[in-house]
Amino acid sequence: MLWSKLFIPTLRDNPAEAEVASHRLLLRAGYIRQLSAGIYNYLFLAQRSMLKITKIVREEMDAIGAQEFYLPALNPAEVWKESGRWDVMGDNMFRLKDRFGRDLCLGMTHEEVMTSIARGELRSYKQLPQLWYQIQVKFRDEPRPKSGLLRVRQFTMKDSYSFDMDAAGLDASYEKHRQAYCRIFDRCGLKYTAVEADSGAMGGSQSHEFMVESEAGEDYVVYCAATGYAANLEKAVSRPVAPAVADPEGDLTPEEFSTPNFKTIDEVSAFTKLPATSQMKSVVMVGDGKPVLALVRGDHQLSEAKLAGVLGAAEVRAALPHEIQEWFGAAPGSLGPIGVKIRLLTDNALEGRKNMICGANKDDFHLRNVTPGKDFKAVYHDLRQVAAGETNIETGDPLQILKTVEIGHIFKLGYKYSKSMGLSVLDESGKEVTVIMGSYGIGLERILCAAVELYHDGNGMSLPASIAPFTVVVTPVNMKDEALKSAAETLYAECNKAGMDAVLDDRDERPGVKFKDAELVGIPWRITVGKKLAQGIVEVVERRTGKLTEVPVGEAVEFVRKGLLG
RNA sequence: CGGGGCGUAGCGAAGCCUGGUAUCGCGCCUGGUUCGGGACCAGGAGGUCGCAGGUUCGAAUCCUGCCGCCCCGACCA
Repeated sequence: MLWSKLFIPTLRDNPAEAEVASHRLLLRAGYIRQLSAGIYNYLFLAQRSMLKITKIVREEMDAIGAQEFYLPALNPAEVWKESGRWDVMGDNMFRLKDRFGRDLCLGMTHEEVMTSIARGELRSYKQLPQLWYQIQVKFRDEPRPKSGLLRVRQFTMKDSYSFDMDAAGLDASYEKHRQAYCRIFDRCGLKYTAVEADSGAMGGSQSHEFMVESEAGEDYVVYCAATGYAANLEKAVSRPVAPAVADPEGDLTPEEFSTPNFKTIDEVSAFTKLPATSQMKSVVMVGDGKPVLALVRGDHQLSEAKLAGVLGAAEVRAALPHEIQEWFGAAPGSLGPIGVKIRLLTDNALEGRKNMICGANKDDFHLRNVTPGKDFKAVYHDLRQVAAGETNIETGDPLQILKTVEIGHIFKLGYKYSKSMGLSVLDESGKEVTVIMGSYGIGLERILCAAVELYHDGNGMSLPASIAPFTVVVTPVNMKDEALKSAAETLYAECNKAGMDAVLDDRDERPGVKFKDAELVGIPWRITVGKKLAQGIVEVVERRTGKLTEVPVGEAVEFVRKGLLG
């Protein structure tokens, strides 16, 4: 293609509203333009990259035997009401009414519609397993769209769904997806980690997220370099650091003491001259409307995701001040486990501890010498969020906490949708069996964003060749010089003939402008046709490294071709 | 939804406090000179100053309301 004919509106200045690198560069390099908050126009370059990403995804899905569908984005309310998610999705779902007043919504995901197809058509175990997928637009009314294309209200997803007879079948479908996802992200040139993810309260048995490390991310991953252990912070486990001071010995009895205006863990620490690890922190939560007191060590933080998992609750929130007053007869800052009537859960890190400090459920008083299991009934669970400085629970190796972007998620759904929507088939013996399902998603724009986040520098982005809008740009430094012009045209034609995705920068611009634009847009290779052409030499420049090689004209295309092969 | 910031030409900004005909850089158009890292000279086009009210002889500037965008938090199947 000829650059002079293309619409590539690059900007000299950084757009004021863009803070994260991918947002800033996609705007500046002329890939995208914003239409509204969380709604973007994909211009020529973005669409070209998206098509390449789509192609890779499609090839790898097809390779595991998945069949491509295309489902409507416009969904009737009925299927969503059947699964219960018409209500669960709340304000995140875009809803509308048709001219007759019937409820419709824009699809956020397609478990319901896929399941409705399956239950209408699948009758026999002989038809299973099935792997169905689509590449389609999704709509989510995000409370706060942000970071360019990273969190938006409309985006493209590859979503697939597996239907199997039993857990072993689901395991196989899941594993196929895990491998396909690795191939997809490898081919897109991303550095990523597959991490254990929270499968939520609704019965899913296993789930992995594919994460790319990035400052622009919103998820935290706990990673152990020594063992390869990796898990979402919501799910991760660790060995806590030992208490800073040993517990007092002996079989002591709880004893009240006055702590006027000392409410926080730190204040009580300062007052008692004992570290936070000697205290028990009481966190009052409400899970699906029911109160619960979660007890964790003073220096630890409650994980709401883990608590929700233990409770089997869909929604967990902090208790309100008046609720706490009613249930405890005291205000936050003086709460404790002794004598409480509501459900009580205790974190594993408190097991075996004794003679600790906690609130007395009486304003401005605390208790010392409180022993879990003796002074109150302790039901132990893992409720604690992993913190920096902790170590691998198995091996004691150091753990890191990384900020990441989620680009894919695979999920063993189990029977949630097949049960609620009545999807079953007959087995060999003629018995009706509920089908077991999995669902698997990739956010396609996030692949592009993650690539920009990973590969950019002060001059712009530096995309992997597999997803860059062009793989090579041929740049004559002066279009008025007939020799340079015709040599460049020849090189460009040869690139095309060699199957490369080439663009000829035939604009009547000074070389600096062309170099800057090519680097901003992130084209992996550039062939510069300049003065040395007289000696039969052109320059080949690799965007990622900036490495410049002088090559005889006749060998330039082959040089780039080899470079593209890596 | 809570907190903060911002809306002036395609992009980036100044002007606003202290009211008096709309300013700068880049980009764009025309002509010329240039041509290896965002050229130079000359001429030019482009703005209901987010919207609506109000105050005033006069509002980008002061007041009120609304809308939009960004960031932090809450939320995130």
